[in-house]
Amino acid sequence: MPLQNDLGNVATLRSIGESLGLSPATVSRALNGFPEVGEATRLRVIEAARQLDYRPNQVARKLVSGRSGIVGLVVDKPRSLATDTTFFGVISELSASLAARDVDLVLHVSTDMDEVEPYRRLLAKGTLDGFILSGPRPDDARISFLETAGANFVVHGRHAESVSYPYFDIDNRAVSELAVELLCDLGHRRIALVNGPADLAFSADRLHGFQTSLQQRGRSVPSRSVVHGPMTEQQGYITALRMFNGEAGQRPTGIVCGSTVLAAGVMRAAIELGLDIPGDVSIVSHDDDVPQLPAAGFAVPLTTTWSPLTSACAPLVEILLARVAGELEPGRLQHVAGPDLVLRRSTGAARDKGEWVRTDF
Amino acid sequence: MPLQNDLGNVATLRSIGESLGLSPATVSRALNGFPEVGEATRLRVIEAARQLDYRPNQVARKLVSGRSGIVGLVVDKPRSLATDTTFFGVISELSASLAARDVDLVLHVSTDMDEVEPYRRLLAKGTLDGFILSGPRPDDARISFLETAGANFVVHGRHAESVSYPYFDIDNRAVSELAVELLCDLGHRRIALVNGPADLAFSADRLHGFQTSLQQRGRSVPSRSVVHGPMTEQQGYITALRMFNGEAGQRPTGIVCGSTVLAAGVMRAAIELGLDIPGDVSIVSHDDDVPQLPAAGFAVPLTTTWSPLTSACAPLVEILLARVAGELEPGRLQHVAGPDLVLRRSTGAARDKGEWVRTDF
DNA sequence: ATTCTTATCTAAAACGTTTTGAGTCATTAA
DNA sequence: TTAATGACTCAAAACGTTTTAGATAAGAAT
Repeated sequence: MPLQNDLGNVATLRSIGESLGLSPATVSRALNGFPEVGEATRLRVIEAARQLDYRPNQVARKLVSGRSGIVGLVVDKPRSLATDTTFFGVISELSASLAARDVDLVLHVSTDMDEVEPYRRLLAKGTLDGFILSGPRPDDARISFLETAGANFVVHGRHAESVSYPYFDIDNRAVSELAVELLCDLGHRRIALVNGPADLAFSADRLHGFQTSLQQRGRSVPSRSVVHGPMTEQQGYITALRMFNGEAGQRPTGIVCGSTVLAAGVMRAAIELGLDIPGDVSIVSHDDDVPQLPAAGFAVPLTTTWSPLTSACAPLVEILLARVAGELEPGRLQHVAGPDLVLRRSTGAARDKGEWVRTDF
Repeated sequence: MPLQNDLGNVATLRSIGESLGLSPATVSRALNGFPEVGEATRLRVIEAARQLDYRPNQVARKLVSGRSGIVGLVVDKPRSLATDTTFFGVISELSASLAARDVDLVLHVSTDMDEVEPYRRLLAKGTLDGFILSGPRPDDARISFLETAGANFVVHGRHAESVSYPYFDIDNRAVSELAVELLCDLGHRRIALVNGPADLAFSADRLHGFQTSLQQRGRSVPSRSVVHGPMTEQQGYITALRMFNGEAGQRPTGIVCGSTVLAAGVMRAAIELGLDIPGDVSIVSHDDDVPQLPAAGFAVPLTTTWSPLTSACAPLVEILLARVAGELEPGRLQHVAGPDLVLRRSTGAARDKGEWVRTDF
């Protein structure tokens, strides 16, 4: 017994057809803009559909056409708690982009240790058109599962330089390069990187860009000048404390941060130690635009490389839906966005222009 | 052309039936526990299904049975940004409770001015089994829409004392009563309420409980002793500042807060003004258990009425799914949970036991 | 007159499940 | 022996859509 809302029977293709003396097939084609239907009847059909407030039953449609108008997003609870700050903004933007195309979002929060299981489950249920993934890691089990399963998905980020799946990414090497170039131009020679988790692909890219552009400017990159860790204020704070704790010639004069949350901790440490920003230390951070922590609102307004996380949502949706619709040119489904540089007051000319005194930590 | 995952064909009722020499109908009944199927064949079927990793196609199921195994949650973006702190926890708990019963959650973040439109859209698509609502208001348009549309839904909270729809609520009057009783027992006579938004049903209940239990103890409730507003730290702070700003006999010695976020602001104000807690002012707050703001971690650990928001998720899911499954006894689908009282150090005996000096603000 | 187009439409199959109505077969009651 | 019961199973319909493979009719070309 269907517990549906069957007050005032729902219009179907058949009911419209009957009221017009047409077959369901013709009605379907008329509404979906197929060319084999006469203009006169098409207009009649459209008018009747409007009158009866016809809405195609998505379930029936999915059963035959394979498209449900629902996509899935699985977030990892332990991992996401750390990045909770951006979560709501991203979800909300994603939801808006999808709703604009009448697609819905199934959200699953996973506490599972097996990160693939949720995808397996959702895929097997057969209700979804595709998935949106984020935070890919090198050698990501979710991606290889979805690939071999032949599922549609789009990734926010890439887990390697050259991949075969559709993605939207920012140019993370360019992010580092932009920051490093700026600090080098300002005369800095001891530049450190407070990076994100080592196992995430974007961290590796940031690191790579950091190293190569420093080497291009003839700087050495001692291993201690790069620290990986979770993207928390706490982590930024203790990392910066440790960095400032060395001998004078070992202290960085420029710090590149992976996110504004990290930068907040770094700045707190600097201020606590009585360091002048940007006199003693310049800070530049990447900014994903988390509303709770605007870079302009820092004690010393923060110079950033800028690319809002939320601005990735619309392209991601577009790419995924194109893939679902059968758009096959893979080249058109891979986009890389370049970051902007926003100059604020946390960066300035280097006062101490010495090289790293020891590079053999 | 279905763009499905058809590598290594997905098991269907037919394919299982063929491999066993049975009809799809028998397989279906065997798996769904119908009594008309022999125990021997049932075991054979179950084993085969396990081997082939059979998962029922939810779309096909929905088409005939009217159940899709997907429920919807619509959150209001502007409204939710304020309560962002609890959002992730609630979503995550909801998702876990649903997944345990193999049901998925469609999340829609609404920026629409018309709060009913998202429900209308989702309902018309015909893919959902029901909805979970939260934050009902007196005269809530969403509820009346879903009621007249005959949709399944469950509400976290109630928009009136006695309603006809399934809900899970906490006893918000008891919340206030518990807090007021405690403060009265400690000898307080000037007790204020820093309440949530005036247009939400639970705020009205808290207010009601606050007023009646104070009157029962023979206290007057001057209008100025109750303030409504958004549940933010800022709001708590400025409200408390205003309250402490009056003449001595107008200052409350006990403050009841609607949430720990409000309480954080109230405590900040008290500390800033050099007031002793609980000597000069006792603070008791309701605690929804937001992980970012544990009541025990306050500068002065906070006495609270305690009922975790997340603990509402499992009952809500249970109620909704019972309703979807056709459970008809409405009485069994309405639950009210009582709050606990957790005593910490923010409450103590009143030093100043005077009544409100003026009640005609 | 016959065949080919072209334009328009229909009938029927398909998607995978649940459910209805109808069996089949053995066992028991008459 | 026949009928009735009970235990089990199956064929077919149904859900509402899309899509394939015709069907029909009119006009044009042969």
